[in-house]
Amino acid sequence: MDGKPGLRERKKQRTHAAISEAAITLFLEHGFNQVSVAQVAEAAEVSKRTLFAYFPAKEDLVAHRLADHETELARVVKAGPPGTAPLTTLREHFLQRLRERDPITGLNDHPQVLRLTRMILDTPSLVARMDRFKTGAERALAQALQETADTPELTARLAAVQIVAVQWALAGDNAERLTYGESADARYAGAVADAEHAFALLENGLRQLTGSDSWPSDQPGDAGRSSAGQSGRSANGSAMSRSTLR
Amino acid sequence: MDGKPGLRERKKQRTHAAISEAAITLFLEHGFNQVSVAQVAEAAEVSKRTLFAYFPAKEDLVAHRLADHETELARVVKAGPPGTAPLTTLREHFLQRLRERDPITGLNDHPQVLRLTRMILDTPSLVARMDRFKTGAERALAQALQETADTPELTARLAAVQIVAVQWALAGDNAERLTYGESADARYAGAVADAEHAFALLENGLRQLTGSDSWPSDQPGDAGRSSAGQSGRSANGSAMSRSTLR
DNA sequence: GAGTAAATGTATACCAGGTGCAGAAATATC
DNA sequence: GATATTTCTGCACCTGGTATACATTTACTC
Repeated sequence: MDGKPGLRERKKQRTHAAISEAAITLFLEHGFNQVSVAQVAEAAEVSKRTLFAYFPAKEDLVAHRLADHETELARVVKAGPPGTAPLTTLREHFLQRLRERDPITGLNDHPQVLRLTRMILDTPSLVARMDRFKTGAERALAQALQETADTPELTARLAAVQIVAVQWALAGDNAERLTYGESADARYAGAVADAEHAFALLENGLRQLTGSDSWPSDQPGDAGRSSAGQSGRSANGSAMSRSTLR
Repeated sequence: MDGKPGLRERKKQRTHAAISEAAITLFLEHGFNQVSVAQVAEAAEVSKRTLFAYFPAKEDLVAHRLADHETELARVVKAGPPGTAPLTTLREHFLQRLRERDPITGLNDHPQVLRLTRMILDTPSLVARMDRFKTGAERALAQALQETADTPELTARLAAVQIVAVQWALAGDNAERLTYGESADARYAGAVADAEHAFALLENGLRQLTGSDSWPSDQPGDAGRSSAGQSGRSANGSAMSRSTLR
């Protein structure tokens, strides 16, 4: 099978790509709300009706590029080495993405990427679209956790929403800092430290959040990590040693 | 001051209420997407333009009723007894809301409430509006945590997104079960058990989510809570003793 | 209590996103 | 090459939301 995609299929792919590119180009140049779908259609040399046949809504002209990420965490968990805690797999994966400067982590400062990120974060309807991705990611991850680590259903759901929420928070924080001028490389160490702190929080819980007394960082199995870099811009140097590798 | 609201103010309030009631009535009867704002305006005997002066978007005709909940968690934390862990305050608050069958917990089965809940959950644009509330709640709670427990900024943000996400998951789960016919009273015990399980997870972390071996529930300071009711509908009887009261 | 300024409401026209429909054009199949 | 099936197009249309210009009401002042 799949000997040839067929002419029809290839044309569809080309049309899809043409519309998407025209859209992104126009959006980056004039802003999402300043460009109408009619303009996009015209630029892509397609009718408005055809555009909506390829993209169900205007937001999808942007969002379809991130569609893969909806099931990414679930796939990572499923593909992870058995016997390893899913959280460990997920943390390693996130750190890997930071290293790669994957835009999904908010740690990519290529001008194009940065502009696109800003546009999404500044456009309410696009943020709403992202939230739908989040919901989808939660569902998929919950199912993956249930299958691979046979976690009870509710526990899997609760874990999934926490994990997804935390990773988006980390990415949002990185993106915010980059838009304030920090370079990805300068931010990297801090991003790693923050990520490790966040995953440690996920693993060990919010017990630390007691009323007045500061946190007792001596968990059995936690290598006494001191408060990882969160205050301000100063990247606190090299990433500290992995601790909760299980 | 505030001796009298003034005629103008009173009239505004009455108009606001009239529009809102007309909207809810029509929406419940015919569905959100089946009713146009023009119809709502007509039913409320107001011009379309005036309607939009009171409610910036169609979704707000429904969402404004839940606006208070956006800052609820933050207020609870700020008003909580000092010296108590915020998580404890929040858990007690949530359990209290369950007892009261507050619709926000998904545990209210009055037909009107149930229909409204269903309508919201079944209407994508309304779900999106709820997500904006979630984001607002996260921001407010993060700030509250930062102030009251002087938690570092990042930690507060991470904790906030986890807490909000978990509470919405619990509420969603309850609402889902009620729409499958379960009564609020029948669901109550299970809802409490699930909530306690969820808050225990927040406090103690997802360490339990290891690869293969089941969870070691003997934390120092955790009174060895066994797996709280999550599997299916069976409410596992009475709520167990509070453990992590700090 | 009349007169005036400020707020509020209305009517109308308009724009943009999105859909239904009928027919034209292109592709696949024989 | 003829035909059946997709796909594309143009057009009309609906709805949410806004701009403008004008009418009405309320509040304030003398």
